Amino acid sequence: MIEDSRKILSEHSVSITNPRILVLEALLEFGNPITIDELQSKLKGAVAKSTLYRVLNDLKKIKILNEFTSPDNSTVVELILEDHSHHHHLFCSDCGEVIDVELSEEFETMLNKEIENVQKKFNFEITDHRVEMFGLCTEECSNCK
Amino acid sequence: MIEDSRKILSEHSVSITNPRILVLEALLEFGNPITIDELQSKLKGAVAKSTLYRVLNDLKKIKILNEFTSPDNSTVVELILEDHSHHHHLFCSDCGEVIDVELSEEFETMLNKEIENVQKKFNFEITDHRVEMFGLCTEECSNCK
DNA sequence: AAATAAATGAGACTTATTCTCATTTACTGT
DNA sequence: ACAGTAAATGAGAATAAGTCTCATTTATTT
Repeated sequence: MIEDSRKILSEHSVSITNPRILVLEALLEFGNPITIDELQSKLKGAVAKSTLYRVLNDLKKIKILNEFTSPDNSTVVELILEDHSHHHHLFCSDCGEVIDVELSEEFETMLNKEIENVQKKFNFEITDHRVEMFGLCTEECSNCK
Repeated sequence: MIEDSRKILSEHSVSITNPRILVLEALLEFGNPITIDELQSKLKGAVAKSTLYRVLNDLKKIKILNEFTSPDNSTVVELILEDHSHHHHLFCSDCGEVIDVELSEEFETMLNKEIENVQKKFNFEITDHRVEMFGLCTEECSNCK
């Protein structure tokens, strides 16, 4: 995992430092979208708060980190790995879990057509989009038991 | 507009107070999603900051206000009126404008099917969803000129 | 291994949102 | 219309997420 982290950093010509490795490792290990709070507690104080935010900004700058706000207003962060294809998010309003969801090809194709239309209609250049779903996890969610 | 505001409040059995009327009027008049900053400046100090937030929370509680976070992390708020049908949002990353967008029936039908599948797959009860698009407005946006 | 630029830690600072509490306002029954 | 009561408000203090400062440490280049 350390080697993965080093590799990621050097591939993006970002200097390899301890805090960056620790943050990347934590993100890689968790493997799912994670709130900054959770990330902080996984790091157990090993990285200063200011540094954590700086590292996250660095990762955003090199486009390997996605950041969004969950319905309960906490900031959620997620690594974008090469093998991690286009996907969307499902939020549990109860436990706060965020799950990656892939939707069907046909759906994505249709969504792209819709986006085309919106671009024309509003004279916009649309660069990105996001589908979010909210609800309650039932039996299977480990957090809500 | 005052009468609309009073009506909205009484229909939801919420007591009719000046700050609530002022906030509703501002939202009705603007007619589009608006940041809290903009809303505050429209109110020109007529409503105390703490009261503004309380009123917004009241409106959320009675489900006539939608709140979300724009890509530049400002909080955006929008009235949900009866005649205001299901729609999504288009954000300009340059000027911060938020535009309501309706997508085609076929798309929504297909999205609902996808949601059905996600519900089954993850054993979730999905209660809501949202499609967000990000980009840059070109000629037509009044804010970006 | 030295020189230099970049990154870090610690804590101050900023700013959005919530909270507290004394005062005011809206609603109820008479 | 009026008094009584509960709810809402204003003003500013408190909280908390995120940024900034600056002196020190670390990574990288030579």
